[in-house]
Amino acid sequence: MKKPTAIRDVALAAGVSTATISRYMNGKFHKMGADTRLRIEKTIKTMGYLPNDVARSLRSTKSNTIAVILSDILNPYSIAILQGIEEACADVGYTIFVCNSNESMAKEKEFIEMMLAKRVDGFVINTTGGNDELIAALADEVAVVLVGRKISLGAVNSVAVNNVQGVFLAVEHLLARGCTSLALLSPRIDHVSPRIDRVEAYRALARRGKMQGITSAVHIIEKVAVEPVAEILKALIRQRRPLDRMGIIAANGMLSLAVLKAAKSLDYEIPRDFLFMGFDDTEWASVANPSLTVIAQPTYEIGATAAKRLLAGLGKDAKQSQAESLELPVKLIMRNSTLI
Amino acid sequence: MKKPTAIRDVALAAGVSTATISRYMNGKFHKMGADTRLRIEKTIKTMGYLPNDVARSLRSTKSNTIAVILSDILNPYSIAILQGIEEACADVGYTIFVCNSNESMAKEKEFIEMMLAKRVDGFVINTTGGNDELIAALADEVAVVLVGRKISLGAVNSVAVNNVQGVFLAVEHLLARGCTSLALLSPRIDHVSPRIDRVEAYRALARRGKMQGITSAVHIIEKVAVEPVAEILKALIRQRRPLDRMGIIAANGMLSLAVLKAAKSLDYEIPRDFLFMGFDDTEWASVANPSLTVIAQPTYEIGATAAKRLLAGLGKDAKQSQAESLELPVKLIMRNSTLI
DNA sequence: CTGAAAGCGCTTACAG
DNA sequence: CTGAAAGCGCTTACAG
Repeated sequence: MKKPTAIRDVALAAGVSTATISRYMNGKFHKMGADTRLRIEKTIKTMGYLPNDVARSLRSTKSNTIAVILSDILNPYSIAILQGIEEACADVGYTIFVCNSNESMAKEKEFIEMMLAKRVDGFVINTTGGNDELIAALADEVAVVLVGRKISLGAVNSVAVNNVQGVFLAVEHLLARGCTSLALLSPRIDHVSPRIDRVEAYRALARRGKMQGITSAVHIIEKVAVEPVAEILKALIRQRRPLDRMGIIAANGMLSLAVLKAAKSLDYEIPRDFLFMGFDDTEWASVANPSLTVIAQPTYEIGATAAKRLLAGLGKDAKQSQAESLELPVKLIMRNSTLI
Repeated sequence: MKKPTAIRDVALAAGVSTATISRYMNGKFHKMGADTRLRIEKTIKTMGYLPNDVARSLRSTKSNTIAVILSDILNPYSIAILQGIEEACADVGYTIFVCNSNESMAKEKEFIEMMLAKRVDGFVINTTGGNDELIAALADEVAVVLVGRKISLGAVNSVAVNNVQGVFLAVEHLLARGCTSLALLSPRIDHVSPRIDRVEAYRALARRGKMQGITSAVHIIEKVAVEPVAEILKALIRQRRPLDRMGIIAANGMLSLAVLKAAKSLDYEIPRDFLFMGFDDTEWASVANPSLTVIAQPTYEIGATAAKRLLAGLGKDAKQSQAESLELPVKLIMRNSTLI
């Protein structure tokens, strides 16, 4: 843990000023003596000099660092987004701080402040949905891109998914498979925008002509776990009319998994007892029993796109550039859970 | 993007010196006038002062930051470890940089240097296995804890898993299920320590009394994907003796998934055609078709334990404290893939 | 109980 | 082509 060699040490050893070393380190060779340049190169190599980024950041007010604040690091959906962000950042020499608010708005706020204190160059946030004002204000001061979840006020950049399209594809598919009774299962809405969007899109569809004569319901699952989901399933099965073919949609990946487990625990067979599909093409969807029909979201793309936008905007003044709200398309992947 | 308020602004506004503000920010209230203290508190609140951690780090040569270098961020195993690290760090106010070397030793080296330049307080590394010398040297300079994978030289802290026990449990289980023919499938060894350990443990077992009369093989999969795995499966099935009951073990989670998919593509039925089990209790193992018997590794624990050790060691001189090599126990979770 | 001053390791006008 | 010097925003002995 001895003190690392600093620019002054190198300057002394090479017989030049620290300014010259600094210029060398920053690639400003244009008007530099070839001899000094070579001498510096050697000195740096032999001394193993590694510039102190902390000092650099302090001087330049630029840290080449991005804060990523996830609302649930346990969710494969968040992780896929993270992967996209990581790769896009690494490609251009940016490093990411990863924080997990764990769906707590208080933690999210703390992390935002911590990251602000660390003087990150920008934020990518998958928000809990509980800090809209804070985030809107944040976006006035520093570059921010929201991923997956938007906020309801202010104009903040976001990259998300077309949820109306997703719900439309799901409903259309289940109707095409002959369903006469439909149910959408969603986790607690809280203030999470995609949940709001999906439920609203579903209800809008239910009011339309296509769903005439179809029994339709929305169930909000307070706690995503096997037991509560099993209760809902039992009720749904019980309420079924004699000749109904029932179709169930789970509004996210964690919930899909819970439905599969609950069905198994109740000895319901999918798709015999009900057709089933979910959102998110998680890793297990294709090997599940039965394999799961899903609305696939381009999660990696969401992250990569968001990071690229953030990085591209870093040069400019935050307020100059208009905030953009990007919606990526989803697609339906059909598997055995709706094959009957 | 206006300049944030600095300590001097606060000092001026509160009518004290920057030293006093600094003391306040660092909680050194012991001999501070209650009046000044209150005045400072108000000034800070109204001005919204947030100390610049970059400057703090420069002065204190302490960044409250940890580098996490993963060899494969796409692997759920790595992610589970990451979760453990994140939580342990967040608990004590540390923030993590996340890097993905993507199994490239060159990238791993670059990241180590980048993180060193950022003056992180410590490293948690899931190494590619190709930078043993570099990492051994690194550990002489700064706090390092290896996770999952060890290096072969030098004394570097590590938290991993008892692979001998894991292989033993797997083999014992398959023998108990009546297998008369066993095969271990492993990804390319490269220099990855758990792969070496598992293959060696398996071979050691094969030489012992218990496996007398049992056909036994090790197959190294050059590229983990469905097709190459399918080829191996076909060969294995072909070679089976008439009354053999075959058991296959996959040495990691990604490979298990490939085996399941390959078996499906070949219309082999597990466990009818062969009993199958894997390492890593991934999220999908319990819902897979068939559900998968596994050797579960405490991945989250590996990460959390490593981070806690790292953090605990930060105060001390790196060389003072003896390097420790911790091996966490694994356990067998039985499911349908070996139930016959 | 508080302040003046030095210094952490860089970068960058400014001057030559 | 290169250097002397100021300054980024803090912290911390030292002095009082």
